[in-house]
Amino acid sequence: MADYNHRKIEKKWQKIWEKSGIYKTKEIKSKPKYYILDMFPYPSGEGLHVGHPRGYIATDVYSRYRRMKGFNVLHPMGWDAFGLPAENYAIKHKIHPKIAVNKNIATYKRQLKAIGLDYDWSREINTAAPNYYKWTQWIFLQFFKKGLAFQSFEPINWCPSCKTGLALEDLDGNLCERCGTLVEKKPMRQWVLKITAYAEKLLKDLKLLDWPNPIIEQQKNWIGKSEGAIVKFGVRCQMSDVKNNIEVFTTRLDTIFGCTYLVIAPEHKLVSSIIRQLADQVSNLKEVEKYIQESKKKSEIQRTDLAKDKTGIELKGVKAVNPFNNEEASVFVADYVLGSYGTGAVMAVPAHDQRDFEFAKKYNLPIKMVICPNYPKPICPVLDKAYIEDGHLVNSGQFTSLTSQEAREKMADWLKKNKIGGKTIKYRLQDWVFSRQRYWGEPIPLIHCEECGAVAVSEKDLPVKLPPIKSYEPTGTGESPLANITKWVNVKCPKCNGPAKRETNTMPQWAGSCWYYLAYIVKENSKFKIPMPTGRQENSKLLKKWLPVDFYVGGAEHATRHLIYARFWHKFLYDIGVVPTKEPFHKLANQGLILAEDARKMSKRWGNVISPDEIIKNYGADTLRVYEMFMGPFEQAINWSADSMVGSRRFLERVYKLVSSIIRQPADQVSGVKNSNLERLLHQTIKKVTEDIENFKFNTAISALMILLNEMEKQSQLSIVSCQLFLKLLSPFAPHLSEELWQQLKAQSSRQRRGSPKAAKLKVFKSIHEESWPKYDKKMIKEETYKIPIQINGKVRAEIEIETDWKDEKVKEAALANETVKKWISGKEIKKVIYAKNKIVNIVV
RNA sequence: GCCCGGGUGGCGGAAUGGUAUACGCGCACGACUUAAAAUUGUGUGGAGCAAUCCAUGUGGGUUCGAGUCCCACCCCGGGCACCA
Repeated sequence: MADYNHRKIEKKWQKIWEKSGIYKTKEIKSKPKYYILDMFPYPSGEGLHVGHPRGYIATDVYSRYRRMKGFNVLHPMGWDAFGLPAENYAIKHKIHPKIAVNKNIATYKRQLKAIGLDYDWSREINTAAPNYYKWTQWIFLQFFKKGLAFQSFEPINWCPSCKTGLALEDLDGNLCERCGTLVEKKPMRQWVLKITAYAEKLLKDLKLLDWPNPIIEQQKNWIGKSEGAIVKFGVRCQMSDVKNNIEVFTTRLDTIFGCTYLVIAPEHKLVSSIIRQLADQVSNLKEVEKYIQESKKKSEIQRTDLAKDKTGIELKGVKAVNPFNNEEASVFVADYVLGSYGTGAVMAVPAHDQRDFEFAKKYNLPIKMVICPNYPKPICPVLDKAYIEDGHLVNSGQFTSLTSQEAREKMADWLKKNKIGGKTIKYRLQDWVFSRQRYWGEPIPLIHCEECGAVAVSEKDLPVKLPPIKSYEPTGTGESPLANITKWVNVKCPKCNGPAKRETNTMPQWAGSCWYYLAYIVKENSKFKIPMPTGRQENSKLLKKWLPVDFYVGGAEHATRHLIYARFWHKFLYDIGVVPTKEPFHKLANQGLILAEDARKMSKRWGNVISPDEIIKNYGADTLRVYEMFMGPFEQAINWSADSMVGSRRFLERVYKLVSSIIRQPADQVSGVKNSNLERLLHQTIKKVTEDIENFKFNTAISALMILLNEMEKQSQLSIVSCQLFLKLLSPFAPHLSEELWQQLKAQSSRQRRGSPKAAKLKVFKSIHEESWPKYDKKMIKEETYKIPIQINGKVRAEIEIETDWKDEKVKEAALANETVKKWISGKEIKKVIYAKNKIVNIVV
């Protein structure tokens, strides 16, 4: 018998599938849609390793299953081609990024095709293609027009190695997420997207999503909503009253009577403004300025190190006035307060905040308790740490005796009435620093005019194409390399026709991935036949038809980057009427990492990378697919194991051998053999595999197929129908092998029906992947007899066989009549007999 | 510190509160072979001759019955973190 020749089979069917276009997205009216999407890759680096396709194989299995279930399936793939990884690769290898990226794309595509993935390649997109980024720019202009893209000069995080500004999301602690370099604060001109305007919606609408809990939690944390109050403290000096206010944000307004000093972040504008205005009143001005200089030099790590002593310096001569009791509080500048959060200034309540407590101890500041833990008993005045719980207010004027919760409400009302503050909500989320001083990104489509300021490029002039350039390496000056191309930079103002310059910053790598799932929908063949500025009818019709993405699969590392950004853009597009849904991705699953055999991440650095190419060559794409789905739970990280993989190969070889033996048998020997046990198992397996695929539990689905195969191998005779059902169940996992055997079986059964009129029809190619998914028969699944265990006092002692229709009493009688059971219960009193239907009997003695 | 996950054989793992260890890998022994590989059959949590006992990170609890539910703790992975 010929061996299972995976190379021949896989090549053959990949060719036929491509030629017959079975994976092209169909739009059959009677069928419901299903949009399943992978997070598209950056085509950088050295091609795929075996870890990358885990998610792709899963969506492939799922999309094949859905297609067989009768859905119009949209399952596209594309390339996130702009951005730092691609550009750094290009610089390292001294090739133009465009050439490098295209080369990498070709490699990726070849590798993905070799796995036999069912993508509709007619919808392939590339974020670095002008006809694509035209619409990325168009969306940016809509942000700009709505005032949600704005210019800012605040200090931002700057990576000295990547030579560009970064967003908060691009950091890993205080390191550049990309290259691991310590980032610096650098004041520079930048474009910012006002994602904070969507903070509340991004938070609230999480409940519309069917996403894994950890991702939801991470997003909640990232947005970091806290409800509190703003309080304006007056500023008073020795010489005179000043009109200045210090605004603080607090979540513990109830503790305000315990406020004994205020703290302002050193980088806060307020500090410089106070120093400027009150220079002659601050007696220790020089020391204050020195402290500010020093804290600027400190890295964020040094500043935010919890173990470190808190430092600060008093603004001597300046006092803040607590509006609730008119008491004076000292004012400190200290770097344990962050300029980027809240108002950049806090009221310090050492008795009820651990940080303030430590600071107060160090600088000998008064500690005043105003929350009583055991009201109405008197408070114990000696604290060894801050009392941070809620309680009842004491020493708090008219608010004394209220609970913390009541006090927060009433005090906020009082603030509002007196117009010195009130309730407010702050978010940890910061606006998205959206400009990069790099070459390989979408040019920001704006023009700077001396007269008119920043002006949008006219939509009809989009795309603003990235110009060819000699040196695409970053300049490090804070300008992108585009700034050197005077010919490209100097333009006329679209508004006044006067001399103007193009914006030379480019967009961050996340821009293109913010709307790519829309691009697949509106793209047909090699062009965007229907252009994006929606509102055009055909377009919104399509978006309405396919949105939202029903199922999105990708890495969990995108939780607070891509997945926040894309939701933000989608919500904005929803608000301006482009998309019909509030959320882009309904259901989400995250694949676990595949680690190398040494339990480290696969990396060229460790020399432990395994390429899918060699696996496919030596074992076959189907083996790779089955192994990756079988190796463990989909969402769990797992080590690659070459030893374990052979099990998947053996399984497929046994399938090949078994079905081939049926095919070779004379037709009359293989049909019509009935075996109720096998049929029952077959239907049970249909149920199990169907449910497991639905739940992304591929490992147990494959194990069920193995159990079925084990049983089928034991049969002396097998029906073609059984084999066909088995192949259908296997086909999403091992599409090539299933197709090969399916077509051979079909030819075999057509030989059986030779002469019948149906035979002619069979000549038309129909792939197993276009067949319908098997249904199970509930009646067939039911067992007629069960073996159930008998427990005595919760320990299994015997087993009896019962029939399904036995009454409870009969089962109990049978259990008690069992010889082994008799032995165990003899001489003991039977207190209770519990029977769980068709499961277990427990006798309590 | 806070918020998520997770701890089950030699290994990857399975198990709607109901026979813990399915399925696969590995291992042992047998068959085939001159031999080996491949294939194939049987066995395989631990202790014990056995009856039986002990095992799902640890300790308690609920229950006729707990890997699964509750409480406390330990360890591993991930996220956030001087966020006021």
